[in-house]
Amino acid sequence: MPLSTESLQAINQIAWRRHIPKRTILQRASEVCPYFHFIEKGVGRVYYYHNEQEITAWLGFEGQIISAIDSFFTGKPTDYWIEILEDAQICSISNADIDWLFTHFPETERLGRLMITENYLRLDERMKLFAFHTAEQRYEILLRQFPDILQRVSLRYIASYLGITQVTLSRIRAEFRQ
Amino acid sequence: MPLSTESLQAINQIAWRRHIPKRTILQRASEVCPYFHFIEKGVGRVYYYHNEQEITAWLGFEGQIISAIDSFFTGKPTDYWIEILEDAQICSISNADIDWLFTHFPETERLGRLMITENYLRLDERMKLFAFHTAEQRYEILLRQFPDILQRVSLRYIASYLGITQVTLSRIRAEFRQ
DNA sequence: GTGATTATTTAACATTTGTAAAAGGATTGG
DNA sequence: CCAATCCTTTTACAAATGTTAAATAATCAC
Repeated sequence: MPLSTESLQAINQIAWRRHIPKRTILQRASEVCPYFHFIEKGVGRVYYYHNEQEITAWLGFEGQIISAIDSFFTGKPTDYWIEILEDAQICSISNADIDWLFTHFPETERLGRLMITENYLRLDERMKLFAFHTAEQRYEILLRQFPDILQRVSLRYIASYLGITQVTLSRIRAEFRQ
Repeated sequence: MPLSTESLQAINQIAWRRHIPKRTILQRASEVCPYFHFIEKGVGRVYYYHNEQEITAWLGFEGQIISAIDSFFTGKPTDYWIEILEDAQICSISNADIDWLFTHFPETERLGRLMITENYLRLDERMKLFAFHTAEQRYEILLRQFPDILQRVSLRYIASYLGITQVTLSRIRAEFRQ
């Protein structure tokens, strides 16, 4: 989406680009998440705790946004943790700066709406995936969507992202090898 | 969220309010959905077909939005059908009018963003529900969220919305009665 | 390199959920 | 009111997935 020079300059001023080593915790649960993060390079995962177990809610790759999106929009403390899995290049913009940007450059508000919409549609897809596909089908689809995911994300996170146990994922993979 | 008089007038001009009898199909799959619908009264369900089976993807009650949201935002034909389950009062706004509204009244673009955000968060909740709750827990949570749902929506739609078969729902309900 | 730690697979068994078919119940149109 | 239809429950059995524990395999810190 094309933006005016003024808007682009404004974005450049408020964006915060930096290198982040792997295993960094970008966001802790029970804190407010004042940023959304755009992944220029690397992989991150969003997870939460359910019965003392880590559940991976989201995996973010290059070109995608990763954020504790519940908190980012509501201003309440998040349930989510964010961890960087691979050395990454991240570009972050704070909530306050976003508000300022949207107010002063209305065309960017539209961009914001489009970005949320895109995320919404991906979540909608994910929802459909869960409602009526078997664990095996979900695994196949994930591999097609992110062919290099096996090299980049450990299997227990993948299992969790697929909503299954690691044992079930192992069984599915054993099937695959034959 | 407060809006200026001008924005409110504009919304009143483009909004289309009407009464819709139950069993009306509000939206057919493979057509573009040029509207989003705000439910003032009544219940609607959004569904799609998967292996010749109807899958209920969403239930909308008073005060909520119901729409083939994939199509509304992408402009492509939708996968979803929308059916009104109870005599309803619906307020609809077309895509074209929304664009016009957002362009001429920037503050409404923000409202639009907030509405998508709210939907996004509800979908996020629903996703968590599916990833790590049993069918029984999902049923309990749904009843707490919409206490009168049993009087208003038939069990096969509820089962489908919960991502389970009607048989499983029956079993869960039989457990409950003891 | 080596021992310790972490990740993945395998096995045996339990539980949940699905499938198909039949039997009751409720609702609807004439 | 009755027959037809649709909705819900029940039953018996099959398939998918979870749980726990142990066995390998891979990785990490020293």
